[in-house]
Amino acid sequence: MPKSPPTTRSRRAPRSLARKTTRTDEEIAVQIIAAISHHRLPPGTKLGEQRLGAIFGVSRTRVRQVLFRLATAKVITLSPNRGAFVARPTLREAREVFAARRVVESAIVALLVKAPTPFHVVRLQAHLKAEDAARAAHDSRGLVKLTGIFHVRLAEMAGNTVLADMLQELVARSSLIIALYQSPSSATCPQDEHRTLLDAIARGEAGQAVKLMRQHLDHIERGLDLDGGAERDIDLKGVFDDLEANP
Amino acid sequence: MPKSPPTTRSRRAPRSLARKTTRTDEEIAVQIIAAISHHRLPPGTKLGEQRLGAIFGVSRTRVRQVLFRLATAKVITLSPNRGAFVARPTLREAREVFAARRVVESAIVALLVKAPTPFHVVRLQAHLKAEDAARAAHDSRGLVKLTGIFHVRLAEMAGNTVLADMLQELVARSSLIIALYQSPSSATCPQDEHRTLLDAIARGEAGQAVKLMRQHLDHIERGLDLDGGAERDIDLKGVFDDLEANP
DNA sequence: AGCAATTAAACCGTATGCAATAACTGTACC
DNA sequence: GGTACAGTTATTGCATACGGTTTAATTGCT
Repeated sequence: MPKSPPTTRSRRAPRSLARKTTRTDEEIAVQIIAAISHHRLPPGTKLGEQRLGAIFGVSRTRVRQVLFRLATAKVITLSPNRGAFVARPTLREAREVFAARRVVESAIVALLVKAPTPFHVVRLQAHLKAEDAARAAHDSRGLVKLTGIFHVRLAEMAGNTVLADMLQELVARSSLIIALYQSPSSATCPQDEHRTLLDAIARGEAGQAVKLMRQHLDHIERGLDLDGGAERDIDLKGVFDDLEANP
Repeated sequence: MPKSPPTTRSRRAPRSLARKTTRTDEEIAVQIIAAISHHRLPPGTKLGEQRLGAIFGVSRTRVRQVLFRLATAKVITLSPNRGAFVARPTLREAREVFAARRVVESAIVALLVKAPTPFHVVRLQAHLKAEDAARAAHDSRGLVKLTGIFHVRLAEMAGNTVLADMLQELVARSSLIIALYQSPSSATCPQDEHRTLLDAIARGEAGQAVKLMRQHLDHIERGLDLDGGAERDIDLKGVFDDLEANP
């Protein structure tokens, strides 16, 4: 028998030293996703392997890996022999993503209400304060990020890792969709809906909580609008330089 | 503007010639998944890159790509610097996968009942005949495959690609779980549940159809049992030679 | 000048090679 | 007899190199 096959533990966290000089795949992926979610890389932008490799100081091999990952998450599109492009989700796809979110997040809320978890409620309330702070500071970039994280946190606390992973992917796609289709006036997540939702969960009102979550997602989806997009071409280097400056 | 960024069409189907000599990534992935689902590769089996490359007649690079793909689908586990191993889903993970399936497939059935689709019903009935044939021929390997496909077909017909993709992944994981935890006596999908479910869908009885789907998944999950597994080590070459003979 | 065909450059897909890490065998020691 | 340690082997991670395709630029023709 070949020694002992691994259980679930991973051998060690590879985050000891060697930072800033050699980035890990995860970091590269996060930076690209952030640039996409923040409108810096509009849909359709070409993501050349060689160029990205030069930017991040790694070889095409590594870039290729993260591009594959992003493609499976539907954040970019791979065209054979042509390369990677920032995904251009159709309106239909947008509707489907939100429909899927309604399905998954309804279930998540239902699970969360069943399991009484006062500690989780406290953590979520702290998160809401962070959202308020971002809103007060007019940090719309940070706010978008935080509102997405709120939904992911709910999922993590529901006690089903499979559903949580699925939702994380859906939230990432939603970010891209919102960046594409948001009507300029509408805010990202309506003012107090997270708070009322959390209250319903804390009070253990299952039906009400699920209903609020559905309404919340409906509101987000209704805030979308269809338009063409800029279509100008992008200076990749500048995009990620900016990102270096503003963490 | 850099020419025109791609819409949704892919440039061409790369399945023209050059078969049997050079396998495509998809084919390699399918063969490995099949070998795992069919008990030929027990959980914990080491999947060496070089060895697989030699077996399929491709280089490590390609093998590496498909191993990454299988890892994102949670069919194998990647341990840094140690390699790829057939996933060893825990009992908890198994429960979570089936819970997720109940969530997703309930929604799928509800969608399917809403949209009246007589053509789809005909196709599904044809599929059920294929299942019956496999059952009659005691082709349990083919039957497992077909019963999985039935669920995927339902998802595809519901009109939500996002949900359908999610379910496809869940079904693949279920196959591995069933292979691991099935109690030797229990059949894979109870005799006529697919048919009664399809009848309810065809008659447009939404509540009944959803209920039947939930029960069906419960039955599958209840057919599972916890045991250690064989733990013997495996002759990879022989495994895939067999697979060559029995397509 | 406009358009088509041709040629050149850039890029993706894949294979190969090298360095780093982990597993294995053999040996010494308790 | 079992355990700890060191050398050896095998394998992964990554960068580089090469062939084929796509994209663009250039040239020639209408």
